[in-house]
Amino acid sequence: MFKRTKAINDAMFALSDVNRRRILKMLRDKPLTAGQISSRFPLLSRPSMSHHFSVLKEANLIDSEKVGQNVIYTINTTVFYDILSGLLRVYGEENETKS
Amino acid sequence: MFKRTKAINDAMFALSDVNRRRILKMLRDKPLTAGQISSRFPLLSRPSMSHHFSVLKEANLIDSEKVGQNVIYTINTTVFYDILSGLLRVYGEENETKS
DNA sequence: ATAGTATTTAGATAGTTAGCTAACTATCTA
DNA sequence: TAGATAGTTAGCTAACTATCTAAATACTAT
Repeated sequence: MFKRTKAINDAMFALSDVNRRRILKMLRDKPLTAGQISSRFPLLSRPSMSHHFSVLKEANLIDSEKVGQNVIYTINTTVFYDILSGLLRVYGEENETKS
Repeated sequence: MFKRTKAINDAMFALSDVNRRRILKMLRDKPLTAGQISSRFPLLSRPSMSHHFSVLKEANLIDSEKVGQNVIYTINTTVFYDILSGLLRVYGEENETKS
């Protein structure tokens, strides 16, 4: 399996959950700590949130940095273009080129 | 869960598999029968292919029509725009509006 | 050092997904 | 009608996912 293929698989899968999309949307505006994000999901436990963070991180949709006792998450938009190009490979009119 | 949310979830999930993306890409150019598609996946059984077709159909990414003993699949691009708008809701700079 | 806060890891459970083989339905042809 | 072809459904296993509670880790503050 090509690395790019796995990247697209992982990103698409991560995006197939509405809570993970909500997390990304929050981070779109500014970085937030795990606790700040989790507090906006009162129906989910902290470990479940942590799991979602790890799915997003594995898919390279977010980055993390530990600052003191907090973990600050930031959105990583570089894979966004991989997703778009993956979509265009499927839906676009151009033939795929091995660029 | 909103219907649009489920549509995006389903479409993203369907797109998280490279074989399903390959199917869509084949259908991008012209409709194909289940058998024509399956013959290009020699490593997968016909029932497995049928399963992938049903995932794609449930996600409204393809349509099907039975013609004689064949089932002809066509790509359905209408949900493509839902996917794009879902991505933009996450990544775009605009705030979401309940349109 | 001790206690408290933030977050993740571990382990359990329930549900889902991908793949297989075998069996079935539907259609066509002779 | 009988046989062949196309495709799906049923039933199964193995692997994965989501969620929880409880425990562990890491850091801060007293």
